[in-house]
Amino acid sequence: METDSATPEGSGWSREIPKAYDPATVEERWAAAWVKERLFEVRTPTPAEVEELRGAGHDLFTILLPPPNVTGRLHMGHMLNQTEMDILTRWRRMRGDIALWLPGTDHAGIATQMMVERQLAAEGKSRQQLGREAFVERVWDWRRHYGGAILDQMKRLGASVDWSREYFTMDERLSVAVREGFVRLYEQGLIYRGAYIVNWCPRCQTAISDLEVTHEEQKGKLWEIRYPVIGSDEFLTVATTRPETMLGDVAVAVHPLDERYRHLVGKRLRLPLVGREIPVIADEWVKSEFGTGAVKVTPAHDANDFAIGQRHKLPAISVMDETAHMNAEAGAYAGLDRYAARKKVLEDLEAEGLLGAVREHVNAIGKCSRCGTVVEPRLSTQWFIAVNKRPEGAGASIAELAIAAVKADEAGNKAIRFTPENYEKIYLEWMNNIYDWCISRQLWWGHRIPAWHCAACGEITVARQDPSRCAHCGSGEITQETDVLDTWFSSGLLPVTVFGWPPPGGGSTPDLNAFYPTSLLVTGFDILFFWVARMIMLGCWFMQDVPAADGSKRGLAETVPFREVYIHALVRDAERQKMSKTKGNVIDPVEIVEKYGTDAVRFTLASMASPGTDIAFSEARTEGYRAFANKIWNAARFIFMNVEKWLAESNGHLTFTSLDLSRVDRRNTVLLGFPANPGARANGSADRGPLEHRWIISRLSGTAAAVNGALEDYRFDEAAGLLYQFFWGDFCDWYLEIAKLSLDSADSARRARAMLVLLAVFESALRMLSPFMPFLTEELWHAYYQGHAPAKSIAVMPYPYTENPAPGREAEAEMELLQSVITSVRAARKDLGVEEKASVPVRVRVAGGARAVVNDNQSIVTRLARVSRIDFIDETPQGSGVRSTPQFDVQVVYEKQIDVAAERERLTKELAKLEKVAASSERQLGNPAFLAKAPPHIVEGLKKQQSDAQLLMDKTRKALEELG
RNA sequence: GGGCGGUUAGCUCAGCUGGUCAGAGCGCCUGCCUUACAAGCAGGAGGUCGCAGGUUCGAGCCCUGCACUGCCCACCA
Repeated sequence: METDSATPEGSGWSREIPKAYDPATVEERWAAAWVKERLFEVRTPTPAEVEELRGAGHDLFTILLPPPNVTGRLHMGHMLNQTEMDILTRWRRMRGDIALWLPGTDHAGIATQMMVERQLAAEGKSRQQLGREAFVERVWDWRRHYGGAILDQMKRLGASVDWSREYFTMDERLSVAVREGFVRLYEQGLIYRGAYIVNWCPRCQTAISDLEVTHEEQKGKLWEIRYPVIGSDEFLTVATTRPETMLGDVAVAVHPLDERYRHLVGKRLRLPLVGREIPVIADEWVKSEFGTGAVKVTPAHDANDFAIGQRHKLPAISVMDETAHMNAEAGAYAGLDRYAARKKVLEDLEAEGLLGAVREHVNAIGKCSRCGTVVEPRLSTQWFIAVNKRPEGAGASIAELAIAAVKADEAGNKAIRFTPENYEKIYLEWMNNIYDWCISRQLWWGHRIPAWHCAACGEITVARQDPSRCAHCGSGEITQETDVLDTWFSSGLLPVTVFGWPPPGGGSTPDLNAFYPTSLLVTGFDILFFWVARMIMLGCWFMQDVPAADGSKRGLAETVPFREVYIHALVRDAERQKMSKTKGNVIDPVEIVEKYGTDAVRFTLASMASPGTDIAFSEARTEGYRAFANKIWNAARFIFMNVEKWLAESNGHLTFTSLDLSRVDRRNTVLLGFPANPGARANGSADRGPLEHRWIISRLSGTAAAVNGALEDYRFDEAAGLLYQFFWGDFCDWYLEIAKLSLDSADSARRARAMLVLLAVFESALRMLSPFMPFLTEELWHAYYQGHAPAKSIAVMPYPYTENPAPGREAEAEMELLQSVITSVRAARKDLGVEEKASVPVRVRVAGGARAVVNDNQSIVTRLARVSRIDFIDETPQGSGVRSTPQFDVQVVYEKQIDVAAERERLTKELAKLEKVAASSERQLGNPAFLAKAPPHIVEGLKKQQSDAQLLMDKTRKALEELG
């Protein structure tokens, strides 16, 4: 491409751009620039400013990034999540909202601790050797060095987040807030400590919540063990899947109505191998039909047994330690691993002849979701949140609030709306059956529980400031609780803590006033309960006491952490397999991005993000969207080339770069700085201008309306499809090709007009595509304005939008007719085997207004279908090379032998299709019930379809006859 | 055990409140290096919408059952 000298001063249209789009350099440059320019940082608006914003029809759009683990590496799920959030945030920002996207990372207690422990292990060390303090310091070191790499990846992917507000869940500020949250709940009597049976991971050596246990069906065995009845020859046979726990048995339970065992209730048994005497008890929980109908009761090692134990006031005997090895209570088995103990117990029972039948048995076994170790139910002292307890004076429990926040009230209003809606049900189902939340973890990395145990009186002191004495007896012999909090406790508080909760000195904070509740949460269903539910519980609970911006008490709808929740799909591999490291099928987004470009990957994810189904990520799709990016790039090249040419010839200049953004009406931003109909003649005549111009502007505004609508509904796939179709299908395939006629024309006014429309539509299309393909559009947008851009970035330009979309229905209908004529001619040429390059005369039979349309736009047909001459005729053309539609017949005149057989086959198929259509419409039209009940427009439509089919069938039959 | 999804062209998926919706991309076939783009252009082939009933004037779309498949929840040892 020629450059420089010939170009008028300051036009800057000379940018030389390569033939193929190369994402790498472009992306890196802009990613860095956006961060450097602090483009997406948001200053907290004052209440007055918020008022003004809303008055102008805009709003705040606040969205919290689900904080990735500090240890995290970006995976496809993140990328999908971030793409969706970025599209929405960029879109809202361009629409004129204050759009704040807040990033941060989660300390992720157990995950991070594991990571560092593994590293230590590689050095032959353990955390125990280091000691708590040194270990925690080591984790901090680790985080300083490697933590947050995932956020750097986000930067590279151009996520439009406010980096100035980045947080880490163990930041000083957030730690204070977490502590405040804990203390308040404790003071309200909603946190308690006690010995209960919890899920224990023997590898992680900590309690984990129910949610952190994954159940897996596994083939196991059901062993029957015979317990001798004391003072009788009888045996009571129990069935168990876990024989080793029998060492901790304290009873055997049967159903009170079970005739088989009624006589044994109250009797005592001799516990084999141990010798302990244990009672036979009756409990309705026992299912007589399962196993032998008698169940051994081991309160310290099974949740059900624990409950039975409580009911019957039985002792609980732990026979294992925290590593799932047998302890001293297990006597001879002490020191054995649980599975070794099982083996030995079975052998010994066998030897004593106490082992009964052994059956195959499938049961669901709980595993630690973190490390896969089989979870051991374990009796231990933990901290819990009483989610169902209603403190004195409070109107509701935490769970009740969290239910009310999602459930529709009598008027049908919901404080939080889920998309897709069915997650509401899943959420409510869970919340309605929720148990107390175990929040203590026996880890070192995390928020240490702010409780101190007194050695003197044994009481607990919970305090905001580290106490020096026991609050109960004044003793100085106090030590802090060693447990830390479940990582979800702190992340559950994020929607309030990131905005400065707790407000110093009561009241509220400017950030809470402006940004709370946030607008939307975008996340996967895998953390629906872990995180989403916890945020709702804690947000609703704590924000009850924070006044609204105007000082009034918050209603439920103002206490929720977000107004909407959009749950997206999971990204799977091309074979729909869940991606996992162990399977080795993880698709690394960074690799894919390097290969195809960020924009192409974003577009792929957006276009595949349809609600309800998981995404089977397909590289083939990405390849297609890389081609799309290249298409846009080359359309730009074409336009730039022509602008340059035009400028050089006309020595003119483009004035639209003087666009004054402060005066732009964001409710009508489809064409920025261009006349509403740039296709019209400048002389003020009534002529609306050439069809193609009117058409493409209509398509543009129609697409803009549809894209905005799709985004309102989180239909990223639809929006992406619309944009793709518009840019490639309408703009490139048709409009650009037609515009070439004008651009090649000697008529400079005609050229100028085409140039104007081309530029206007292209610029709008870039803005419309920008949230989806931020890099490519940014690059081209700057190239477009060449130093005279009205803003620093396309990202702050108005999004194509109009409050009153007025599609040019007429122009679209006319254009569709032309397209149909052109396509028919092309197809007929193919039938005849006309060489690509040859121009051929065509005969067209078309009546009425349609004839005028074709006549007025002859040049378009001749150019796009390579036609040398158009003759209008009044009769249906006979002979070969004919194509017919209900509106017209067209014949390509060309004397070449046609492939009679192929033509006959085509026509026969065509006829069969038509006959099917005709038959079905005839059947319906012949049905009086249909005519009576179907709405008129359906009947009319069918009649037209019927007569069209009839018409074409006649023609096709005739054509077949001619073929002989 | 309970609940929720999915089953539409060879592949990956759209198809919004039942009627102009049987569609897209990739792949495949044919012809073109037409001066924006071969990561392209043009023209095609390809589906009894998982199966069986039902509701309706009319059913991928609603109902029932079944089959296959994926997922979530769950204290039957």
